[in-house]
Amino acid sequence: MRFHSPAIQYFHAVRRTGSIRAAARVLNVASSAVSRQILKLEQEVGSPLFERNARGLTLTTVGEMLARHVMNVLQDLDRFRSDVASLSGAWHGTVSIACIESLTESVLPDLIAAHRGRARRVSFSAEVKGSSDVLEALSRGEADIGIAMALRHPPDLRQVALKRFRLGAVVAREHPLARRKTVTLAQCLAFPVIHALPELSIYHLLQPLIAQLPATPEPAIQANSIDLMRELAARGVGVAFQTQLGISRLSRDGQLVFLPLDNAGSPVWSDLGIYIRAERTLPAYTESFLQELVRELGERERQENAAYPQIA
Amino acid sequence: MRFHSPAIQYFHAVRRTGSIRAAARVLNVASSAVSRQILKLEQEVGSPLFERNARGLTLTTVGEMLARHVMNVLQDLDRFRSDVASLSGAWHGTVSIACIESLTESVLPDLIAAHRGRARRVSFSAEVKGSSDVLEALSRGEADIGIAMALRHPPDLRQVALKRFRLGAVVAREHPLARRKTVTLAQCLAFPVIHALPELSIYHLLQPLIAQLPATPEPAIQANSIDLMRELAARGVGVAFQTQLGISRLSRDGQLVFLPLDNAGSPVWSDLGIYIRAERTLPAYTESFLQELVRELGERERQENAAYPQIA
DNA sequence: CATGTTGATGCCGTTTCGGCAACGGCTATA
DNA sequence: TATAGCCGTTGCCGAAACGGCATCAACATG
Repeated sequence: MRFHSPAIQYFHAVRRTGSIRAAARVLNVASSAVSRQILKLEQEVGSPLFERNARGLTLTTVGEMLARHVMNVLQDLDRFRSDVASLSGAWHGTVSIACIESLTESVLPDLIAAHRGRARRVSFSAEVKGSSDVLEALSRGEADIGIAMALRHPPDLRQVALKRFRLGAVVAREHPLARRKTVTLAQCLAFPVIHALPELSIYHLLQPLIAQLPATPEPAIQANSIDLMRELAARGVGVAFQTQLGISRLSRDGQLVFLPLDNAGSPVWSDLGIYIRAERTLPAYTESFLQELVRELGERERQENAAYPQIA
Repeated sequence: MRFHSPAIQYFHAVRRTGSIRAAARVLNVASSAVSRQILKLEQEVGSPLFERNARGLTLTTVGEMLARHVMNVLQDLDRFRSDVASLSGAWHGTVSIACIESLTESVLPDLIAAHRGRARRVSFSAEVKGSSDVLEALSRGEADIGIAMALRHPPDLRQVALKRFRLGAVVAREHPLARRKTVTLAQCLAFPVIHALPELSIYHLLQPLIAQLPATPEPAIQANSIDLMRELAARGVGVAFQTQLGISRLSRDGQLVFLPLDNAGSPVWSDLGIYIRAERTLPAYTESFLQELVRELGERERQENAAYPQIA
């Protein structure tokens, strides 16, 4: 099932590894073979594909164009393979997911477990990254499905779905705020607060709102891990901010309380986008999981909006 | 610029020509070479790609899957080529169009002429077919852009735009009906009528309406050419039916009069769809023409709706 | 039954590919 | 400043893939 010229595969490996010798190691061939294929490609395209730096190779503009084409070819080859396989009843392959941390607590593990229960032969590969890294991994063909904050996405990605979740304060059961139904940011800032570092997108959601308030005297903790922030909140260290997605288990246990933020009478939304490469048709098993993911996130969005109706 | 294994090209040629020897002639190679590449492909896929009939080859199910992949690869290769070319300022390539007859009188020639004026190096290839043949040619990768009646399209095609045009009666200036603003079908059937044969989609638009009327005593002419029907109407032979798209020049000259059909108080619509293969990214020059086409058809739709407002 | 066309196969020269070893260029480190 | 390590490239050579030619059996057509 290797009916594409080695040049394509070699080019792809070189692009990923950033060096001919490294690509040769991955491909289990001599580096000279790789070098020659790249040179041949460049001759046929009529333009250099890489810039040779002392430390390795970097794509030129034409190289990036070819990379796009090669990615399309190899991903579509993958789909073809899975199509043929599913014809003989065998559903196997790997769904590769890049997502932000909010999903790791319950959404993703639940979904993967459920899907594995139905389709045992489908493997998963999940990588947790920042929102922009998720999009980049998708663009570079390192993941099939991306879940990230819905910022502006590059044109080579397609937003399959957009779900909005309420951003809220997360406090321990014993916290003074825990009795309220909703809170304002000002009310939270009266207590010790666990802030997100700029690498988390929550930071960029809250920062403009915080900037409008008078300076906060309360000592604050800063962290770059949703997980850590949640656990800190559970120990009563302070007030953390995130969507309800990340605390569903602990809030079910009653240890944590989720209080939707009230920003001058309106909710603070955190938009979650599901992305795939635009120029691509997904293998059947990936498409299947994608649809479950969209459905599940839609379901959570619906549940949450039912639980916390308009502030008014 | 031939960095894909010969097997792919050979397979593609065999699929198009339906025979190994014919493909070999097209490719300027020995038929044995083609045969061997096909056999090798089948061995690597692990399943026959063609059924060997005495008269040539037909795709199997797996073969059709591979055909889809190969089409994606080759069309994307085309796009890559044009991307590289446009980098050095050279815009050239061929836009291949499959469309129904209604467009040939003014829309398509106007557009192509205008586009050629701006981009001299872009060639065009236009083929006039029936609506379903247009979609099929598109599916088979024999055309880049398809314009057809908007029936249900196969899932491998994407409807880029949908424009509605009023179906109307077309009569010569001297025809008794020519003074009216609109006509009903019953009024038309009082005169000799030029009917479309079932191979034209107008037939399928009008037939259900005609069936509701009492039998028509008037002798009728049947034809399968929009062009012919129009010319017959211009000679006063009878009443023809089509959209205004096909008669814009003659109606500008005042020789023909277009009378929107009034079907129990509501217009009769003819929906025109613009299609491309779904799994595809168009070359820049094709994309550019496509956008002009969509814009132009939208413009005509707008003009027409302004000229003939609701019947009411 | 004769004829023409189809795809497949054996043989063989040509082309392409890959592995090995070596070279020059560069960086980092001692 | 010398050295070690990594980089991409190139010459050489055996192995594999490819293509052309002639031929075969199978089938359709007349």
